[in-house]
Amino acid sequence: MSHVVYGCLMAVDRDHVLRSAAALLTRKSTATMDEVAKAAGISRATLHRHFAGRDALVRALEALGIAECEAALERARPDDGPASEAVRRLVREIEPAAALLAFLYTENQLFEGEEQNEGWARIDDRIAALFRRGQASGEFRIDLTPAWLTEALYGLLASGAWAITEGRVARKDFTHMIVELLLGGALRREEP
Amino acid sequence: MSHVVYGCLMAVDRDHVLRSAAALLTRKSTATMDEVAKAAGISRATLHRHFAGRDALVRALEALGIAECEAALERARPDDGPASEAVRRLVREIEPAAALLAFLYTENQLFEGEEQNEGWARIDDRIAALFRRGQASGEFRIDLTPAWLTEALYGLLASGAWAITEGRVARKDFTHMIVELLLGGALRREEP
DNA sequence: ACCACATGAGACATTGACGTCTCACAGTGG
DNA sequence: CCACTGTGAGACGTCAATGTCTCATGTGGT
Repeated sequence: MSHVVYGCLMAVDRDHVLRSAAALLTRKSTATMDEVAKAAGISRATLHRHFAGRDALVRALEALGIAECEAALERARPDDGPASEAVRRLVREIEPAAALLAFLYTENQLFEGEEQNEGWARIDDRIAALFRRGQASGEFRIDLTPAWLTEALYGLLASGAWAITEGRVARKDFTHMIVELLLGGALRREEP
Repeated sequence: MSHVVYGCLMAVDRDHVLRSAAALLTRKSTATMDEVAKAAGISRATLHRHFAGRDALVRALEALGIAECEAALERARPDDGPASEAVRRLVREIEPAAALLAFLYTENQLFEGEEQNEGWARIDDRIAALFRRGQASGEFRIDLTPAWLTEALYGLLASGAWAITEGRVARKDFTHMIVELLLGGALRREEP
């Protein structure tokens, strides 16, 4: 039985370590393994017992980010109702993971050559499909490609998360700012 | 006279080194000083004679980015005509520097604690003032703060530059994509 | 022809982070 | 009470990048 008990404790701790690592690396992307360990309240040795190395840690964070994205995508029901409302739900659901996303988004530029996790491709596809659905229904303009809208969504999520940590905008405005800019743009709409 | 000649050569070479360093670090932000030197066609020793160290190089790149931004801001005449046209001109003028901006934008997260170049504050102010002018004239909506619009512009520039290097969007669409999304948003406008 | 100076090549020490290892300690179950 | 296991602390060795140094070379100016 000890296997189960210890295994369970390991899992819990691993998740806790992952969360605090995400919280730290989000703020300081160059944090040392030492700092990551201290932030999690464990020793570097234990950290290495959970994650073979910094690379493995980042991969685990990537998996976490993908999982959170897919969970948010699930909750947002991107295929239900008007596409604009689906986008709004998606941004709202993905907000808690925005800082982690921002970290992974910049971190991906380092991998350049290497193959990137295929999980991102699936998420990209689902988000792009949402925009494509909005175009097909006539809600969204068609001169902005779904791929670009997806990319822009990532960029705005990252910018928003970073602007919040810098104190330049209020956290409570996160969803509104991103959704309104992404969908409505800066121009004042003429009242219909 | 030799001072002038050598000084001139130094300056020319320094600028050339700076440009190629920007081009390289834009693609691979973790490039070695060795790689930077090779990319510039000089030896590491000469690179160190131009820039005391990696830090100094990044600072110089930052200064270059600020200079290009201010030059673009100058050419865009942000105080002339409709604000939306000024934004369009600004994006068009700033496009060549977008990749460098993207590099510096992510690099700034590393400095976290340290003071950042006050040049960015000046540029931020001028761009925010442009958005504020658009709001005052009734062109832009007022529920998106100028600070957020400025931040979003940076984010979209970075996303656009990165999406282009990844081949996800065409370079010729850069200005259109960013301006149309930033100003008009993804929603289809009802014909006035 | 001579000299000054920038350059390239390479050796060298230093630094910081990483990964691995050992050992002592504490908590838990038998 | 004892065995087992996870943990913390720390001591290494490794490695890559950096910064500094010297020396030979070539080019341009006097």
